[in-house]
Amino acid sequence: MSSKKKLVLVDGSWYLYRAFHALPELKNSKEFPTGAIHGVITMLQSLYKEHEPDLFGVVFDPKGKTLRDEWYPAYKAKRPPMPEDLRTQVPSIFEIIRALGYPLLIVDRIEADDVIGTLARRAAANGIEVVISTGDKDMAQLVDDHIRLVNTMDNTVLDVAGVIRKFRVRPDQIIDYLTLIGDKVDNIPGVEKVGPKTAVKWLEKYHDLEQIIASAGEISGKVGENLRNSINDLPLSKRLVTIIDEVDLDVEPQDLEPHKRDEKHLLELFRKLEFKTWLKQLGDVTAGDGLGSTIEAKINYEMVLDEGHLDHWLGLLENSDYFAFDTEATSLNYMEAKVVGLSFSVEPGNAAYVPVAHDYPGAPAQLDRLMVLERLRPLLEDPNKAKLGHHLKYDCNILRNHGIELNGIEYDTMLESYVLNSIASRHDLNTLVSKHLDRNTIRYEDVAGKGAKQIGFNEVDLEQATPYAAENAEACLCLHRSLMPRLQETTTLTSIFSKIEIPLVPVLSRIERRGVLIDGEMLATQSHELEQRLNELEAEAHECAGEAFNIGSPKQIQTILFEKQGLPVKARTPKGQPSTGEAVLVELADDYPLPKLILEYRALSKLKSTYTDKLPLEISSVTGRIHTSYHQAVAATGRLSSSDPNLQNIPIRTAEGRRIRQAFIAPPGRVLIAADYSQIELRIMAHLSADERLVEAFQTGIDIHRATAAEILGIMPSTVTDEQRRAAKAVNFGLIYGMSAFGLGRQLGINRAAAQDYVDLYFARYPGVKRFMDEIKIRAREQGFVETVFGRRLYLPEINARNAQRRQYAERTAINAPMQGTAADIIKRAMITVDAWIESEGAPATLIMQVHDELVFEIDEDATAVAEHICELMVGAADLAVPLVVDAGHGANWDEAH
DNA sequence: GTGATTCCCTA
DNA sequence: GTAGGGAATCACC
Repeated sequence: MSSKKKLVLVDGSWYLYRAFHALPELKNSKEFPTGAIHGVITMLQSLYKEHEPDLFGVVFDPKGKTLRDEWYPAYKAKRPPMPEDLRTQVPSIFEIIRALGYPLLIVDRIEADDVIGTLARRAAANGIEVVISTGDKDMAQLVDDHIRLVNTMDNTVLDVAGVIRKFRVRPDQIIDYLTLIGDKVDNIPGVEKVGPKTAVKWLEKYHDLEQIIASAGEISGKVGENLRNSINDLPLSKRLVTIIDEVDLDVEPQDLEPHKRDEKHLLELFRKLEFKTWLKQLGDVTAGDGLGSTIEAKINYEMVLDEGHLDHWLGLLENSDYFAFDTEATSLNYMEAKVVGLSFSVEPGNAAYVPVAHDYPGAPAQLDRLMVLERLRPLLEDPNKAKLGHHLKYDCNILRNHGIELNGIEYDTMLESYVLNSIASRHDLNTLVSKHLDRNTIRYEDVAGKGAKQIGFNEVDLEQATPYAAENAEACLCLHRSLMPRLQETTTLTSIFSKIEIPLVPVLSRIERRGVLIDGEMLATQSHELEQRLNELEAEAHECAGEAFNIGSPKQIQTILFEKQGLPVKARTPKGQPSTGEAVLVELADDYPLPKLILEYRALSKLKSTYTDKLPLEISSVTGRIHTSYHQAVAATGRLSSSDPNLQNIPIRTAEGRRIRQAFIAPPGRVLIAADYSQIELRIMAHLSADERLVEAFQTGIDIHRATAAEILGIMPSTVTDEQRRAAKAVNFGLIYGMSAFGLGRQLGINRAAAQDYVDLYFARYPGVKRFMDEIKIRAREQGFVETVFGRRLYLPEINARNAQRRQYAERTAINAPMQGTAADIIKRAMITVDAWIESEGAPATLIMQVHDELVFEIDEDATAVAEHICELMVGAADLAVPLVVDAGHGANWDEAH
């Protein structure tokens, strides 16, 4: 541990705008906006907690003119004034920061950047470690061995190496770099047509601005001319972008010691603003459910080792409206794991852990597992006894290994978090507790270690296991009490949660545990055949290249193709290397032999490594079948995802690939049914846009791509050629993905203008679709999120981003998410209904897979009539302005069922 | 071992 | 142009 003092400086003005634009708008009951206050304070507190600095300063820009305005009247003249809804929040933010005891700095006529620069340099000179929290790239010029930047939004850290990685220039070159590029928004001129790429190129060659100017004569082309024309402006630009690190301040870094928070003042402020959670944390009894004093004060985690103690807790569980519980088990593999212990909580601060199978040497005697589970069985299986947990699908699966069917799954904090905010990067308990409850929990790694040294929970010492496990149940309970009220503020979100996500949990559990039957022998044979073909291809490729190389390494392929053989570079990777991707190789394959060999090698080796080699290894020794995991809180749009193995990306497009599907088989006496929604996303587009022609096309039931081709070309559907239909299909897909003429052109292999013509024609014929796309973008901008037909939300923090690329990406998501998300809602509803029907009727069918718009069932071979009813239930899963259509087929294997 | 990069499989 | 998972390679710890 270094004994160096640490100073954290916060770019408060950046926080302000970031919180205002990136976070959903909040208002208290008096319609006073509070989103930015909440956001800024949250960000500050988590920053403070993470760094625990010795010195801390929060710096804001002053009101009114600054030094730079005096030098250059046009400076920042294009910046719009601060939005009214943000301006009104600023005084409260200042007040809370002061009450929290954080030193607040606003210096007349001096911008925050300059205050930060000055303090940072002085601190660094005094041997203090400096961290600046900002997202402003201009600050990169301050970075040195003692000063680094952190961006709290994405948690990136920029030290010297980080700056070089991100900008491709050293921190001491950043000023010159910014000078050359200029800044349109702030009216800093720069050199016309010079962006990051050119600036980096020049700085690499000439090292600094002075030498670039000195060599301006030798730079050719339009940019050279622009440079020569700008030479007179550059000194001013440079002065404007340079952070002044020696302004007069009446404060020194050493003065920035945080002081004690003024809890009385905070209480007052939080009451006024109605920040209930924070009030509770301050121990305010008027805030809510009478929690009273702080939680930390009376935490009680009990280890249950005798039957009397267990009886006591069973009584508590029986007498509660609902209880939180958590299962500790031997493994993450839900088919193999056995229960090691269970923990319970019915009120904050109190929890118990009942160990039943800790078996390390010297472990205390524990209650018998079978006995404990039998005592719990009536409670766990009772559908009317409400249960709360975190990721209960796992607990449900584990308990099933002991013959217990978990019923009454009512609340799940992982799903509560997911429905509230599907774009949060993680929904694990530790992350959520520290995010929402301002407390930290023991992590699994803390008690069981990590990596190769990790031990099973059965080997964890009870003295460590008890607080960990008990806390899991107790923290889950507290989290639920914080999240559920927020969910209940919005009826559509409550409905997504309790009508879709929660009922889906037992359905997914059944699908996972049932598994899929795979013909391992068939895959082994295919692996063997692929192996031989791959060896041949590799030998041919080496011969063709004239040397041996690793055909699996894109880097080596790049060297051989573009350096040794001098083939033309068609595209580059985001990092600037010549791409060896499929599209490039396809193009080159017409004229050269090697790319063609590599393409075939890649296609076959993908099949082998990902599928024919891997899938047989996933066959469970317990059931002889494959058991995937479906993740319910991963995809931002509401879709499921699948892993270990992923059964949602099994090949279908090529004949070779389809052979893998032939190994997905039905057991003797049964067949597979594949039922998929036809064009579900386009149908949803028709519903959402209410476009007359699109709705009519689906109502008459004609081939939609043919209809689109006929519409945009103004011809009869019967005269549409295959090529015209293919183009129309690409347009329809583009539509779903938030279409740009650029992307469409690339897909169709035509130029951008021609692609734009298609787009224009399309929108002329389907004006409702155009209107929908424009309106959804506006709504996204206004409310910060988009919704599915059923009200599932997807937040788009970057919909108002300054950076055009990020903003446009958010706009495409705004268009795509309602369609993709509604489709996800619909198939989830169908899964719940179909499962309920099968379970209640005892129908001879089992749901075994979901692939986004397709459900796969195993059914008795003499019962194909149930397939019809299944399709009816799927069709009835939503009532849209256009009919839903389900295509179903059956066969001995998955390939045949299509 | 871990993480970034590149490529490729699905809807 | 949307949403995912995963393999292989390679640089780094």
